[in-house]
Amino acid sequence: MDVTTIIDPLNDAQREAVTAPQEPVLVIAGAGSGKTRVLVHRIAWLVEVDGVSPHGIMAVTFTNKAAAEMRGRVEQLLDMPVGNLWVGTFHGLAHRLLRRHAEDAGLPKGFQIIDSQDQQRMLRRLIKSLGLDDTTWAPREMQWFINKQKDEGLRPDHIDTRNDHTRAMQVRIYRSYQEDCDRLGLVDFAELLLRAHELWLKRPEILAHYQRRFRHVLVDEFQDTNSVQYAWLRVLTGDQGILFAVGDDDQSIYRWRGAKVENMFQLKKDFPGIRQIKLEQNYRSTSTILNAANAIINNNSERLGKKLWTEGNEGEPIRLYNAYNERDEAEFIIARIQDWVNQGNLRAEAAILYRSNAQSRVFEEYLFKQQIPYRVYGGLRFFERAEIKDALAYLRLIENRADDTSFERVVNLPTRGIGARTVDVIREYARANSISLWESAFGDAGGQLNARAASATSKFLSLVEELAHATESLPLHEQVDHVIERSGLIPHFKKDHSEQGETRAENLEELVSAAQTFEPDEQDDLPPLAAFLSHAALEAGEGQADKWEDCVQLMTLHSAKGLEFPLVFMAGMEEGLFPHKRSIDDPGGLEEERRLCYVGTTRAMSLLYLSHADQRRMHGTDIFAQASRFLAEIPEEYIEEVRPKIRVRRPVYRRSNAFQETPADGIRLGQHVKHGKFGEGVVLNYEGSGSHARVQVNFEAAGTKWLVMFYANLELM
DNA sequence: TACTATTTAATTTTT
DNA sequence: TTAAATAGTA
Repeated sequence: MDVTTIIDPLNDAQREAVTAPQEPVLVIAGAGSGKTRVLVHRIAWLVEVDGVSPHGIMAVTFTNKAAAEMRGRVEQLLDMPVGNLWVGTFHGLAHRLLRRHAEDAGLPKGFQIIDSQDQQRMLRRLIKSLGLDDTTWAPREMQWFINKQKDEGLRPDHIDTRNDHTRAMQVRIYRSYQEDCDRLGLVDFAELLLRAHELWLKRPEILAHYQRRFRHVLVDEFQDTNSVQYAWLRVLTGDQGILFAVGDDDQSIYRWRGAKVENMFQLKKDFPGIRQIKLEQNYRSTSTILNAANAIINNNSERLGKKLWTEGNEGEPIRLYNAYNERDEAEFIIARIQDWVNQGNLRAEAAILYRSNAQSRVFEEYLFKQQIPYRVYGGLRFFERAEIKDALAYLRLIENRADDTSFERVVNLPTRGIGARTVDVIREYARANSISLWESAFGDAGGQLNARAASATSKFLSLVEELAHATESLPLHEQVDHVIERSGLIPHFKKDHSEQGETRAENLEELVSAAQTFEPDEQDDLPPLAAFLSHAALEAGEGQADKWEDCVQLMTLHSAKGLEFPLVFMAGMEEGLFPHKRSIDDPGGLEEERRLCYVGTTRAMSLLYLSHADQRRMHGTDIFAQASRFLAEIPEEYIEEVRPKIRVRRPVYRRSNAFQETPADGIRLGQHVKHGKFGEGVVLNYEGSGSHARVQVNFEAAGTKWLVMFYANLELM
C-alpha cells in the first residue's frame, strides 16, 4: 500500500500526530479540526508503516456510533477487514473482558447487564423494602449517588461515613443494592467499568497478558473520561503501553456525569514528556463563526489554551433575533428554514439546537403545522421501548431465572391474576431468605400464598420454563418470535385495537427482525441469546426510523456534539435557561455551560442564528428572562440583529394580556420589596391580575415564596 | 385486581 | 404544561 494515501490528505499538525514515533501522544483537537481523521490515519500508519498488527491495537470511544465509524473508516483506508483490532466503547470493551474472565472478576458466567431504568426500578424496590421514605431517599438521587461513587472507583467500604448520618444511610443503600446485584447476577453500567478496573488490580497475570497484547491504546474524546476510565487506561498502559489520546478540553460538557477534564492535565504528569500536539485549523466554519466561538470560550479560566483559525472566508454575520415569546421564536426560526429550503437547500442541513428537551415541543408543533418533516434526536430508543423491554424481560428470564427486575416486569404481563398483593408476599419472602423472586415464587413464598395466587404463580413459572425448553434449539430470531407469541405479549397488544396497541405489536415484530439481522461480535464468543441481550443493553439502538428522509434536525446542544450543519439555530439564549439556572451559581457549572455554548456555536458551518425570547412559557406559567450573558460575550462586529417585521397579525391581545398581568403598580421583576414577616426580598415572577395576582419573591432570610398580592402588603423599596 | 383521579416535580445523556 | 407515580374507587 502506498503510504501517501495515509499522509497526503493531512495538514502539518495532523501529520505530526499521525506519524509520531511510538511514544505517548496527547492531541488537543479543536472543533472541526479533523480529530477522527487523525485517529483513523494513526491506526493505519501504525499498521502499514510501523508494522504493528491490528491485534495489538485497542481503540476506545464513548459511543457505539463513534466506534462503528472508526472501524469502518480504518477498514476503508487500509482496504482490508481488521477483525482482530479491538475498537469499542469503554463499556463494550469492559463487558468483553468481564465475559472472558467472569470468574476472575467474581461474576457468574451468565451475568446480565441492567440499564439505568432497571437500576432505578431496583433501587425503588430496595428502598421500599428497607422501610425507608422514598422522598428523603429518592431512588433517582440514590442512583445518582451510587453511580457517582462507582465512577470514582469507590466501594461502600471506601466511603467515610463518620459523623454523617445521611452519608451513612446512602452507603447502606449502596451496599444493599450491590449485594442484590451480586446475588442476582446483574451488572449496571458503572459496575462494568469498575469491575473491569478491579480485574486488572486483582489479577496481575491477566493484566500482564493484555499489557503485552495492547501496546497501542488510542482514546477518543479524552476530555470525557471519568476517574475509573482513566484509572483503567492508566493501569492498562503501564510503563510500556503507548497511549494516543485525542480530546478537547473546551468541549468537555459531561462533568455532571463524572467526566474529568483534569484527566487531560493529569496525563502530562503521568506520562512525563508526552508529546503534545494541537490541531487548531478548523475546516468547518466561516471565520465569523469561529471568531465568535473563540471570543466566547475565552471567558473561561481553566483551559489548556488553543485558538482555532480557518482559511475559510468571513461568510455571513451571525444573526440575532429577540423574540417576543417562544412561539414567536419558533415561527421566526421555521420561516428562516422555509427560506433556506426555498433557496434549494436541504432540510437536513438545518438544525435547531436547544438547552433542554422540553423546548422541542413548540418547534415540533409549528413544523407539524407547516408540514415540514423533522427529526427529534434523543427520543426513546428502540430497545428502551416498554414493549421491547417486556419481551426482553422474558428472554432474560430464560437466560437467568434470578433476574428479579425482569421477573417483576412480566410476572403479571399480560395480566394473569398475580396482583400487587401476591408479588408483595413473594418479594418479602425472597428478601427475608436472600433468594431470588423466582425461587421465592417457586416455593409459594414459603407456603404463604393462597391457593388462587399459588396456582396463578405456578402457571407463570411453568410458562417461562416451557418457553425456555421449547426454544432451546431454535435459531435466535425464531426463539424471539416464539417467546413474544407464546408469552401472550403479542396477543395482549393486538387485543388493544388502538393505534398504540398496533404500534407495540409491530415493534415486537421488529424485534424479531432485529434478532435476525443481529451479528454477534466474533470477539465476544457468547451464546446467541446472551450476546443479543448484552447487545440490547449496551446499544439502545437508533431513536426513530426514516433516517433517509430529508428532515430538519432537532436536538439538545449536548447531543449535537460531534455533528455539523450548514445552518444552525441556537434557541432559548436566555439567562436561567442557557446558562441553566441550576448551573449558574457554581463557577465550574457556568464554565461548563459556556463550553456547551462553544460546542453549539462551532456546529455551524456557514450560517448561525441565535435567538432569545422576552417571555417564555415554562411549566405552565409565563416567565420573563434576560438575554443570555453568552450573547454579550460575542463581539458586536460579528452580529447582525434581525428586527422583527411589522406584522399585520401582531398579537396585540397578548401584549395587553401581559400588561394586565402586572399585578399592581410598581411591581416589576427585580423590584425590591419588604414584607412584614419575611423581611426584604426581590420579585422573581408574577402571575394573574387584580386580587388574584400572585408574586414570587426571593426573601433574603426566608427564601423564595409565592404570595397573594391582596394579603401580602408588600412595601416597595 | 383494574381502572381512574390526584399529586408532584420538571438540565444536560451514554453506556 | 405534562408525564409519571401514587392514591383512591368500582
